[in-house]
Amino acid sequence: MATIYEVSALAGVSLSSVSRVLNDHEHVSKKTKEKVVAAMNELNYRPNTIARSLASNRSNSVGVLVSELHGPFFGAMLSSVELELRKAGKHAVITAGHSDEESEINGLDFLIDRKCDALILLVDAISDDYLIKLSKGNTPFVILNRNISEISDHCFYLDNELGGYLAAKYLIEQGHKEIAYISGPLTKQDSTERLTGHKKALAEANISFKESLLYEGDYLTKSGRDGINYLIKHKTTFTAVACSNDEMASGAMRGARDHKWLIPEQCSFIGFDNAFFTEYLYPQLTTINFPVNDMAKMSTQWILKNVYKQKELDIINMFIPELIERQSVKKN
Amino acid sequence: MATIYEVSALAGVSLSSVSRVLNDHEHVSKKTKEKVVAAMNELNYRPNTIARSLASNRSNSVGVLVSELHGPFFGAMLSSVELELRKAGKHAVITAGHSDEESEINGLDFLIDRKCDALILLVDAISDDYLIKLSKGNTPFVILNRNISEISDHCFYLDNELGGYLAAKYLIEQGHKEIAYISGPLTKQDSTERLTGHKKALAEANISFKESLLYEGDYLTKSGRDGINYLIKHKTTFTAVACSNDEMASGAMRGARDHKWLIPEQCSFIGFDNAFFTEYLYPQLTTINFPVNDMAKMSTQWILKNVYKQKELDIINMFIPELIERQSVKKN
DNA sequence: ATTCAATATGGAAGCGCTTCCAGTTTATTT
DNA sequence: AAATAAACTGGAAGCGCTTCCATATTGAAT
Repeated sequence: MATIYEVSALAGVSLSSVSRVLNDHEHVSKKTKEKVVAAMNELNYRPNTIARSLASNRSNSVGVLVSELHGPFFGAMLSSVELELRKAGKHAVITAGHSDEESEINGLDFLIDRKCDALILLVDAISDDYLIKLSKGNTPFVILNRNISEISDHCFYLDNELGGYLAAKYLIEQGHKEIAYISGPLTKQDSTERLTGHKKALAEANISFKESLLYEGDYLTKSGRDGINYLIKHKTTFTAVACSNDEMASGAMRGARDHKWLIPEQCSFIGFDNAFFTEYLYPQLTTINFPVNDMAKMSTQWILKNVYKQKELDIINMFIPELIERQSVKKN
Repeated sequence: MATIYEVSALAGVSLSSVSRVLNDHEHVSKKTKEKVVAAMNELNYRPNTIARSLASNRSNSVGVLVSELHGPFFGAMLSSVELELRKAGKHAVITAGHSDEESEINGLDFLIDRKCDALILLVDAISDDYLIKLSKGNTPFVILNRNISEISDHCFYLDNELGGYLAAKYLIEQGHKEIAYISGPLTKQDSTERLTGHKKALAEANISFKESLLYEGDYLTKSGRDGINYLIKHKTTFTAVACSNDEMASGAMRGARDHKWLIPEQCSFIGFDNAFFTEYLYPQLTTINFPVNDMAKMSTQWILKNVYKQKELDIINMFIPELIERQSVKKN
């Protein structure tokens, strides 16, 4: 593997000059540049990224840390973020945290140690305090799907409360009064916010919120099914169930069907996120849209602006959910 | 940020000694080791991974290149690979190739330039020749879901033909004779192999394969729906449809339902992969299991054995698909 | 022609670590 | 106690690049 040294020898110029053309510096004469480029081609030269990082303390790459690598929401977000970075000519270095504080911090250190120019974090186990402290460090970062007020300009998030509100309001407008709710883990910010929105809509319609109609799931498909079974076992009655994400809604529908319920005739369902598969469920799932791509795009714009000083762009931190009306809710 | 130099000064030993304890070398006295560790703790020392890579030409990380970051199959594989590596104390550096040859090669170079100790490749745009040439280079790698005979010991793949065969055979056993087939892109190895297996089962049962009942999809959900529409538009008749993956099966069911067909009463469906969501479709999808986790585990074992010389393990390159019987196929 | 600034180039130090070699100390054997 | 091997330690070069500083060259302005 040829080095910058061999290139300089072949081109008959100094190391510094080669380095300059490599980095697109100003103040390099056309002639030297041509000589160097020719030499590079002849030697099939490829710069050693590691050496560059060590000497310059930069890497031209952005670290992405996600709590999970799979699942419709994380998958879509990951994919979208990577695509946006790629468009901007930056490489994404992706790693996973598994929603475990130690692993997440470990992943964070890994990316920082690798001298990523910036980080994109989609994590939930690392504490607010830790992130606030991190913001005083040298590696700039943004946080997705989470709002920490002390550093909210680094955060990109959905108006979850509005989303929860919209879902419940729609069910109420369709004539439902007894509405069960399957939430995500109530230790997580987005879960509690969505539930708050739900309650707000009920209150506005003078419907009292019943604890007995609440089941705390974990955002995974299975817990939707568990939720339905729990509600049925406890002999609660309801005509609709709102779920804190689409996967649980899908699980809940499966659970309802195990009990021979007709959907939506006997029970309506509404999800959250508008994951790609919701359109392919039967019946097609009515849900709340989470503008994943917009958020991904905005977060990379923040980085291009603040880290790479590329463009002067307006940054929006909060995104607005919207109702997607399909066929899983019937008029009551 | 403290360096090895400061540690050596504080501990009163040489740079080399510090490096030795850092790398768990033999021949370091207990006393020196203790002094060094104490100094490291006091200074809150964190090794600079970049510098280590430059000096040693290693990185203690494994590069993972996938064509897509999302989707049930890629997501599951990615997640599983990462988990196995993590268990083995290796870090995964993940990047995406977007099924485009230039991007994939670009991603490959990125990982090689970053001195990954080994690579795990789940790509389909890079040519066999390129990979064969790559196998003569310095970075060891394995290839998932693809078999290149010249380097088949680096390859981990499913017996796709058997899978296709199993699916068709099951449909035939259930009394189906007119079976439509929605394939993946026929430029891809797995697609054609699955189709070959399908044809083989038909032939064994003396059922002739009709070109008119074949639709070439692209493995995405939408193309399953398109396939059904195409088949209906061309006035073909069939009582079952076999799909080359679960997403297309899900799309096909949706398409059938758009035409008010009852599933499985009027038409049976079978998928491929046994993606997590198939259990939550309605009706639950009968499909062929792809042992994603086993493959992921085996590929990291190959790396632990061949690159990190950790264990002496048996390596299996070909995996066996199995029928998962659920409710989307009825007796005819 | 002379001056001065702008532009272009080379030299050399240094980024933080690994690793080879040589030298020193300790333990083991006779 | 001497001889030998084994265990341990330090010095120094070097991984491939960037970047600061100093010097050389060019061109424009007087």
